[in-house]
Amino acid sequence: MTSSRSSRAPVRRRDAIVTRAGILRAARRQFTELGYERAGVRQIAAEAGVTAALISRYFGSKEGLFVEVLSGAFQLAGALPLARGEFGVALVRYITAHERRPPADGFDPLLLILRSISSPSALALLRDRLDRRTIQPLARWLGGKDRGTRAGLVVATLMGIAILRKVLRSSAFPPGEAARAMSRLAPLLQGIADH
Amino acid sequence: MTSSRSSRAPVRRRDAIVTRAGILRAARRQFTELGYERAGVRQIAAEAGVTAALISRYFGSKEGLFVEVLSGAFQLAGALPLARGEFGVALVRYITAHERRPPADGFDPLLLILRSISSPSALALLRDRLDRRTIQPLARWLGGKDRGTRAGLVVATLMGIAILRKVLRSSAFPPGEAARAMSRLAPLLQGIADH
DNA sequence: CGGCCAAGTCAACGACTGTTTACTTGGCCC
DNA sequence: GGGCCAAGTAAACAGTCGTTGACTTGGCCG
Repeated sequence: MTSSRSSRAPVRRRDAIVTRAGILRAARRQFTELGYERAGVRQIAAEAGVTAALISRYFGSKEGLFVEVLSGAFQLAGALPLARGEFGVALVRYITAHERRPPADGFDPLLLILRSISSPSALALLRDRLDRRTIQPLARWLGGKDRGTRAGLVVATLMGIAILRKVLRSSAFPPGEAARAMSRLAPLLQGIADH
Repeated sequence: MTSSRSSRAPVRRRDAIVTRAGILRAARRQFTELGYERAGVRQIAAEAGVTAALISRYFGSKEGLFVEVLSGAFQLAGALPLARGEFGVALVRYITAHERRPPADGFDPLLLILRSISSPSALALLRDRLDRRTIQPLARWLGGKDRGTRAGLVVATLMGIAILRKVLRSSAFPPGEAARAMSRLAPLLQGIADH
């Protein structure tokens, strides 16, 4: 409290940095829940407690806001296991952990992708991010023959599972019996990783 | 030519049945290419050479048109191989064959699903169709333990591959090297099917 | 305390959406 | 060949969308 402007918290009601962060947080949540197209700038701004005009001011456009949301995602590679032999179980454990206690801010890059692929402008951004930040690092980590193809197969499998379970909510994966699907998924992923 | 109205083709310019079929054909193509939301009734009608009002008249609503499009899809089970031991290679062969010569009318149920899952009204229809017409028949065909889960895994894998290859066009699956991905996909699917 | 600039709001724009109503026109039957 | 009903069109409705300009207001500095 050496250089604070006052001994009591200022509680500035007009703080561009705080407001910007609030918009970003609302955007992450709504892009995840609704996808790029259905998430409207007015709804996002309302959730952040401001007006839609501020989005254009701070992020240039809705697409600019989307880019900024994407920039803080796709660090799947950071959650990789250390031991290559435990790739499958580690990945499944990561999924179930994220499922038991979903991220508090409602942000989920995988769902965001799946619900935004119908938008052409979002598509190019998503492809670039996913390739560069997830698939290529994963391919390097996997190593071996056809590493790129195998990394793609891993990501494809995870996406397919997410579509059927979380988006479509197919009856093939009842929420109560996630363990059964996961116990079959783990060796599948391990088999792809092993070569 | 016993009961034809004339020896020469009548070329009726106003034929409700033909017009309806034309709308349906345009809708199949555009729902596949753009997804449920981005395919507009005006564009669909224009491609069929009519006005958007006819869609409301013939199909009740845009959603009614979508239902009708869905009713003629999802017969994957009909393309299943006879021998269970050739499940993987047969499925991969089916995929590559469809890829080499795509259906002339531009209709592809898998792409239609992937590009329509962001729409809530389309979602319920898609889940029902996919579960009843594809996953459940496949589970019955597979048989054995956890047949439902395994059928779901097969469909999930196919969807994930389709997303990365056809929708996102990820660099992990370059179009020229489809054979490499397919040769890895076949044993993967076979492994799920075998139990 | 007064001024001033950033922070934020308000209202409107033009384009697009699916749907409905009133209207015109084409083709078959008598 | 004339009438009549179905087939199809045109136009408008009530929304929503992202974006922009002019306007107001809050909070810090001198």
